[in-house]
Amino acid sequence: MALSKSSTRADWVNQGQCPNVAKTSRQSPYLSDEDTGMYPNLQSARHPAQTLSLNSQYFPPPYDFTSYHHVTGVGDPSTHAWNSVYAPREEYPYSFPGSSPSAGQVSVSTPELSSTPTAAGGGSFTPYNFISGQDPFSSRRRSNESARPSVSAKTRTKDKYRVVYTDHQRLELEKEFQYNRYITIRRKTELSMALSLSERQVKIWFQNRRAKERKITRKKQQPSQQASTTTPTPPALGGPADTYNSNIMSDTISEEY
DNA sequence: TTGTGTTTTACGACCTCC
DNA sequence: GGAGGTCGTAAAACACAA
Repeated sequence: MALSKSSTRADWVNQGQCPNVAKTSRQSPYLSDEDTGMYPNLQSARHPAQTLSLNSQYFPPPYDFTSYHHVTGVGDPSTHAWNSVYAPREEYPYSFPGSSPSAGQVSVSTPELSSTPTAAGGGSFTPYNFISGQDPFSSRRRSNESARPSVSAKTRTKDKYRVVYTDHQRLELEKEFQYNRYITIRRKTELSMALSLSERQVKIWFQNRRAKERKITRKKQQPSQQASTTTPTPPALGGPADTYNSNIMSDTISEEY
């Protein structure tokens, strides 16, 4: 795995995926938060896409939950609290045990969800203290949940390779992702506490989620690129890399805020 | 039931920025 | 040097067809 790293670096450059290209995106997390945290002067160094994003209201794309098939019938964004996902962050209270058990939370509005026992332990935010089998998001995929060992602090460095996040955790993470592709330090802390995940888990989830989105974007672009190759259209400036970047850019702009 | 393909966590390598 | 970014990948978890 590590052996291919040097070559992939070159590929990044060739494809316009080099961190040099995307590097500024990393700065966005601290800019969307009113609390700029440890990077207060990053505003001037924003990625252009991020800058544009900030200046325009974010109209979240209709999220495709097909990949979250296991949520079927439970986490249907059209019938649940999805509408409140995009509330201003200041109005984005959490409703988890230990934080705010009050009703009307953004996270869950249905009875089944508002009774979410997630973060089992009632306020003890020790990571991994939830029990997936108790998650009300349990659905078809979770039908055998009782047979499954409870989700606990297991990583590949321990005795289990990875845990499976509860549907509730995923939904909340997804909500946050739809609100902002890059999580802020503050939000990361809040989410990690609310979902009983470690901040590292939240960070990695967002990384993986962005990767997933890029993957989907590439898939969508492939057919159009193939079509363009069949028709003699003028090459984009700078070739494929620029094409990719411009697509990514437009995608980023359209999808982030 | 089993084989296969896809998705989901988690990590390492490498990068930039502060 | 540490944080967090992308990318590729491993392996578990899952869906689904045969």
